[in-house]
Amino acid sequence: MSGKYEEMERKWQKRWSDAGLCLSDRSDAPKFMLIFAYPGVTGYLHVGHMRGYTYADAIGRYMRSLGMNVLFPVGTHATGNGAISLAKRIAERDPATVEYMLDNGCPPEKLEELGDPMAVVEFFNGVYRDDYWRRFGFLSDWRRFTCTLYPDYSKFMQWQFRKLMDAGLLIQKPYYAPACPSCGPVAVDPSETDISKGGNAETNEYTLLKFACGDLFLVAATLRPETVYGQVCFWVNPDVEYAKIRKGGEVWVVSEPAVGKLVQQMDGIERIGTVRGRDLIGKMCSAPMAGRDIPVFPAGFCDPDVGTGLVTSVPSDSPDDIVSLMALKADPGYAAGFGISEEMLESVVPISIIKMEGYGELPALDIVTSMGIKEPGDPKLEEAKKTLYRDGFHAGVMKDVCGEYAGMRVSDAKDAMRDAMIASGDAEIFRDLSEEVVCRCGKPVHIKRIDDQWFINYADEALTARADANASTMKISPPEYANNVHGVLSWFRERACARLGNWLGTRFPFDERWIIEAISDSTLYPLYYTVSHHANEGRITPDQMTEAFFDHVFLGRGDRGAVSEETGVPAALLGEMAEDARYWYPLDLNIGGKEHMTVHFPAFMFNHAAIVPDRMLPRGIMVNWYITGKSGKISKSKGGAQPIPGAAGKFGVDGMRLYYAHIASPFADVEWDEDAVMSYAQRLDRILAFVGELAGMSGPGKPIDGWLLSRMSTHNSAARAAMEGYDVRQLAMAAYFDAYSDLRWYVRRGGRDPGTIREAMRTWITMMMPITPHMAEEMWEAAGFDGLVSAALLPEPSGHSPAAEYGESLVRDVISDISKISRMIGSGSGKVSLFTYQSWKGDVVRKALSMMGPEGVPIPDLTKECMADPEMRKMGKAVPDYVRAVATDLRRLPASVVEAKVAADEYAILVEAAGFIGSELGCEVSVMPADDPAAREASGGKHVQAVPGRPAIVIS
RNA sequence: GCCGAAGUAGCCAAGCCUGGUCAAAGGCGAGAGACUCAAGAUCUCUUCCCGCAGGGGUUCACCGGUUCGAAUCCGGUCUUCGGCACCA
Repeated sequence: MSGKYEEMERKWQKRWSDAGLCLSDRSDAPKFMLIFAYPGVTGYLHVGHMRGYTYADAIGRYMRSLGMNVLFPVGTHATGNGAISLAKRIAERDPATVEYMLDNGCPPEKLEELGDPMAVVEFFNGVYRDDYWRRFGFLSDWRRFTCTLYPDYSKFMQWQFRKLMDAGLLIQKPYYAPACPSCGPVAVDPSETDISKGGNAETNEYTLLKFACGDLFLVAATLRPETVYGQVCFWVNPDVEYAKIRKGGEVWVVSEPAVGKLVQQMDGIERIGTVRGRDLIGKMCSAPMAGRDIPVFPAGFCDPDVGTGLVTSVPSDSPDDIVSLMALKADPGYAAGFGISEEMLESVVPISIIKMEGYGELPALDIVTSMGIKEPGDPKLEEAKKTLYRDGFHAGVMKDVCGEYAGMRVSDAKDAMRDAMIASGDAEIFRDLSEEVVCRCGKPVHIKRIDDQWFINYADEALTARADANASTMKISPPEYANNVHGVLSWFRERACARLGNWLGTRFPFDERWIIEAISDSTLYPLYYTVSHHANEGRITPDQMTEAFFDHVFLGRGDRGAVSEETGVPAALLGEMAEDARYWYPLDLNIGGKEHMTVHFPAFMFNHAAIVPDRMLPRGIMVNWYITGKSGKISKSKGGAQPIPGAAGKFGVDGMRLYYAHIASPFADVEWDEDAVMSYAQRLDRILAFVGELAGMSGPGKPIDGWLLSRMSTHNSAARAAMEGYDVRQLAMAAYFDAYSDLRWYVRRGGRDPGTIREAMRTWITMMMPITPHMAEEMWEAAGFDGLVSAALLPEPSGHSPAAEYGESLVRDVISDISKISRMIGSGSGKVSLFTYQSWKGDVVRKALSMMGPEGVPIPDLTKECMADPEMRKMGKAVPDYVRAVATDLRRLPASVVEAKVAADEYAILVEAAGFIGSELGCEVSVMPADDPAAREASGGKHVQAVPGRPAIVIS
């Protein structure tokens, strides 16, 4: 099975290449430039990724068939530490990694070379380019391939950042980032590119509350600073040894793990000793803002790894606290062991502080009661906390006991109270990850303060306005995203754009310690593709790519001679490149997966808006959703569910391309389904065989020829209209389903005219070329056309004939009605007699059409008008009855549809088709005009049932 | 929580913006027939329910509204999914 298609595919790919279809150069023709957002090379891709890439190639090919000069460059993104860690794991012969590489088709001997990060990048560049994109028959200009780690690309990137600096969009300020102690800042996200554990962790912003206790401060971390008025006691884990640290002039008590986190975020912290948790219990401490002294109680749930390992207790609104307090009170003996008297224990009672809809005085008590939570450590506490917080945050209101915050909504009070406590020195901010995060290198990741972090200021108002205006003029699909993108642009704020640490990427031009971050270095790059081949082919070197060079080539600045002088690039070549950029830009279409909607696409728009002039602003964005696995996303990191070359061998590239194009709207996730892919592949085989049959046919011309040409013209127009909005699926529908089934009908109907067939096939095969180019070439050849269909133009729609299409639909309706009747009456398929409508009915319809106003047909007027005709008057009350029917029809159907019914010569159509209808149904068919007196006789009176578009049928 | 998207016949999936030709495309699956030594290949027909003359009935998450007319417009309810920022 494997390899069934491969040889054929390679043959055509070579022919395309030989014909120069992969060389996109400036010409006089209108241009179309498109890209897909290049992928990161952090491993093998899976079959799902080919979906969006296939849309791109199909759209590019379609634009070629309209005569456009198309540029469709590809590249890869390798910034980051993905390649570093993969190379490291390969070098260490990590078993899972080796298995992953081999399973995906990496030759075992190749592993030897992949201990070096750049070797890994180059290896995958080859895989992506050759095993994925070339293998799929993409007509890309391979000379222009680029990668974010190439030296010339870096020069471009540094130029981009200089332009951002010139525009005043680079700023520095402190930033809190997840960071590894040895690798520097890392990305914490579910794809776990940088980390080996904890991709779902979130950064929580805790408020550190300081409780004076003798000469110490017990420091609790809370996510709910608005509850301080409800503090009634303080929790310390008796079995934990806490650290004492000096902070400014104070001595703080926090857990040991918290010290390590705090030093990354605060200056001047010095660890000076320890204190046992149990030694603190039973003391009193002073609760901030609440202004009361509260006792320190023991609690096992205080986890030294969470926050500071010390917890303030608000039993009114914290399920944990209420449960622990009740447990403590239920066991006075335990408390006594810590020197806590029963009086002290009983003096601690919850204070109601927040009024919440659906809850009583003590919301926490209500929820633990209703959820049946009885003891500390119950796993349901997590959910209880979430529910309570959600219900209270928006709807809750602070009660009178909360001083100046009484009456405030919880959501407002939270920030106000936190800020007030920070201002008074009672509190500080502390950020911590919600779960354990481990770097790829094995070290724990924590939040680190970076004082001089560089940002791109996407919050800049002028920039946002410019990007927003551009977005309004762009062709963006789906339309939901076109609406949404404005919100995304205004929601975008400053974005960290460079990082420190062991990373592959471009050096930040204003400070070599920094490396430009992975999203920021891939926003303006389509512009670079317009000249990248000059660098790839050695006509210019990275050294020559100075600021003046790019300013001149891309922005038309500076004197050409002077730039040539400075860079050593010949003036003629500079001119070439400037022309290239001017010709190809703006980018017409950028296609990317839905994950780009809130990250890459807005950054792409912003950076263009910041740097290039209006005439170079991008024109289109298309978002595609995913192909998923049976259980969620097909995972790249979990090892390819289905290596792409293997799938291509099994189904054929075109079977897969058709699957992507047609299985569903691009704007919906689809589950990968091998049976469906196989069935598309078989459909292509079938179509190819059918093309062979068609090519060998000959026979006389018939009325059905006109019908076929009209249908093809209709499909051609429909496909063109759909592709205006890049709707590849509609194109597939028109070509592989609608046109195919019409051609089958044509043959079934006895059509054999070689001229008609050839004309139809020229359009048909060209319509298939964008989606299934290899098979289309096979068909093109089988049909006897010269040259390559990949280079052919889609014929203009012509030969559209509504009358021909109507006539054939009448025949099909009649066949359908006859077969339905015969099925109903069971057996009797003998003779079928058809009676066309009485001519006066046609007159009624024509009169109705002429009298139709905006309110429809005036029934009384029309009736009067008809009854004035002496011939019609003879028909009696059949006339007003029919007038009503016509009026109803005209309200439901467009006038043109009704008009077609009376314009057609039904009798002639049915007489011509009688033989065919008879052979289809296995019966004898006769046709009679209802006006014929003999027909009246023969129909037994049934002829009166006939109306335009629906002859009377009598089966005998 | 915030923002966004979606719920259509056995399954997948069009249609919804621009209300009527919608019992609702197409594919898959299933059934019948044809062709064949045969077939998982191909072709034809059927596939919500009822009906011995082309018909009728009840449907497009649920409830209500607008309209001569709603899968399509409006309001509400329930459910599912995605994004929420140094992952392209």
